[in-house]
Amino acid sequence: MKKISSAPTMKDVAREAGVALGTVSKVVNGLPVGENYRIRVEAAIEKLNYQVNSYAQGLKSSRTHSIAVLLPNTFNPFFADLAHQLNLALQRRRYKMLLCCTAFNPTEEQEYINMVRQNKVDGIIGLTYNPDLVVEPDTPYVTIDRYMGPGIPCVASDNYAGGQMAAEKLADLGCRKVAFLRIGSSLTNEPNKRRSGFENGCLVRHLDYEMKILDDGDPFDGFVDFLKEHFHNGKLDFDGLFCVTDNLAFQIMKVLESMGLKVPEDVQIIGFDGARMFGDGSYVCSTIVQPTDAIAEMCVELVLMDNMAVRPPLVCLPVSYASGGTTSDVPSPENSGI
Amino acid sequence: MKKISSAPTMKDVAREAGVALGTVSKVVNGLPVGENYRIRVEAAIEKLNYQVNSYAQGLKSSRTHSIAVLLPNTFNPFFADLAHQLNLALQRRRYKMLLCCTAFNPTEEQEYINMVRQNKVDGIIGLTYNPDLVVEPDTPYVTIDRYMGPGIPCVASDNYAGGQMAAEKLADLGCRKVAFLRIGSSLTNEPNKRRSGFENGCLVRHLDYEMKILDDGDPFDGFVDFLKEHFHNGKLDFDGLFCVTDNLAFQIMKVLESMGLKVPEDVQIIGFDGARMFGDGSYVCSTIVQPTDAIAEMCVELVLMDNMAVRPPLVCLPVSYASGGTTSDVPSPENSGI
DNA sequence: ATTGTTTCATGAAACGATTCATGAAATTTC
DNA sequence: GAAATTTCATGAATCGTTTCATGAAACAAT
Repeated sequence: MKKISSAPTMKDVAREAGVALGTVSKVVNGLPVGENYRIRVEAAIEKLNYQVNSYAQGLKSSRTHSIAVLLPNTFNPFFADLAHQLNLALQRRRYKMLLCCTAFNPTEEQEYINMVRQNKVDGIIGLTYNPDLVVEPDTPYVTIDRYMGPGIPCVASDNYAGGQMAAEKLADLGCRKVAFLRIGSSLTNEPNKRRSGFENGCLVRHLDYEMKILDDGDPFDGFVDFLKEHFHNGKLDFDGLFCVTDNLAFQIMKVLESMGLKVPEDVQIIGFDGARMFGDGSYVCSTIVQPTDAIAEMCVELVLMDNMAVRPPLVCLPVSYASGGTTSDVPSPENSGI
Repeated sequence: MKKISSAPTMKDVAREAGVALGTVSKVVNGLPVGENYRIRVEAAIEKLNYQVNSYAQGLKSSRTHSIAVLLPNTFNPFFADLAHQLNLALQRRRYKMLLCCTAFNPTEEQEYINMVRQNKVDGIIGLTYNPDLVVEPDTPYVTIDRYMGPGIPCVASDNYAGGQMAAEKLADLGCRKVAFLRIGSSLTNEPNKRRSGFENGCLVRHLDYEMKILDDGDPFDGFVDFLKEHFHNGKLDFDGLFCVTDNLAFQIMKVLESMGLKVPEDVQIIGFDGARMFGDGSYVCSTIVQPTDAIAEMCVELVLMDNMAVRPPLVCLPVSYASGGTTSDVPSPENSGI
């Protein structure tokens, strides 16, 4: 690859403006400088089209103005949404985002974490699955959905409230016997609270409920079998299902369809995440919507916080309910697809 | 934010190994060095857990080992897929990816392009919409889907072949009268060839066809009106539709559904992109699949190419057909959603 | 044994920013 | 008006690499 033609340096600007090097540095960094000096320097910067060299800056200050974001992938609409919102929040603060897709791979996760120690980024925001990630305490690290111990803030939706909300919505929709379906990491993480919240909601609303819980890696057929066991004479024992993610809800809907059941006529389904197809504002299924914008904003706020001692250990942000096919009230992102 | 505790430097390694600074540099960079020297240096590196400082490296060499990727968003499954594949391709070469979401915004696009001149990245891979982006010729820049002139390679699917393939598939499926629906940027870009390819396919297979072409920003209702005009006595004039993207196909399917038409019984629909919901391997609709893995690989190959003079101006990669709901033969990405 | 050639470790200089001790100029004080 | 104080531009030193001119050591040729 070609080396980019040599750009003007601060020294060039200083010569052009007839001031000292340090003065240019101050102007560039917005530090107080005599008015007439500032004007001359700014003119010179303009004239030479000067841009700071971020390597040199980083070498001296150990700051890159960039944050690494660790996500499993960008396929899952929830992750895609997070990536987008984090990008926006970082951009607002003139930070760059390094997106790292870990594919749920613990080794990759650890490698990226180590990056921060090579001073390659100023901090990390990670949605990770490695149960024993090694993170230096008091490193600028913020997790999403996984509480890793004091000193490492965790930002999550209010998963418990979300679970409860799902139960209450099902009750509102007239359900009498419902089921909770879950598949995913067996790790202790915040989303696990969806179950407890749901159970509590069922108790409060006197809903009869069952659980079917699979672990990551278990064959999906576990759910199919479960549903078939509860399927008699063309009717399902349940009139409502709460799936732990929209992804699962989406797959379960396909199964139900293949069994000749109609959603939502025969059975209500509520997922979790707020996944929107093509980001066009219409939800894939009825869902508990995670506030990805607020999550992103909070993560960025925390990762850039100066006084790391005062960072809260766990932040839970409020969720909301949206029914399938409806459009969110947030303006949909620009969405030309070609 | 806290400054990371000072890490060992090359000088420390040199002292520890009892060799000169330059020798350490050579070992680190894999340049030829006496065997006994190499061993001592490697031992010292191991012992001190030395990591090169990438700022210092960048300052001297003007290389960051990072590439900026410009995409409108990560919502659209096609863009999400590209992001993922580019990340993989870059990772293989130990490059980092800076993902920049431009939201189709010309100003943002230009700003990111300017970044390369600040030496913030070693190159750019951009899927952009700004018709008059200013790119220094012979800058390590590679576009996706938009040919910007000689010296700036463009990587795209074989959109013409894809269009033709869509027509042929519709013919194979027994269609007699079809329509092409398009919305998107009015820019001259590679995807525009989908139309010509489709027309050609229709001619070859003696298919009767019509076109409905909207511009970006035009109200979507244009399509609804078009379909209604061609809807009489519960029947549509067309038995097949080719939509320029899966996104559009998805929306059109909703409209058809609301008109009481069934897909694919009453009307066949083929989209373009190969969008998969949740990346679970099953296609959202029948579609012409873009080879995102090959596109990503080619983009990375080209952007990192040493001799920029020999880069091809336009690379078209083969597409394939997949019918809706089917699963791709490529192993689906790991997909725990929680 | 002497000279010529090759090999290769050495370490100073450079990259371009930040920082800070220095002292000139401006301002205040008595 | 002189002395004390404050203000603030200056530019050398520094960060941790890469690069390259230098010359010592090893080897070859005569």
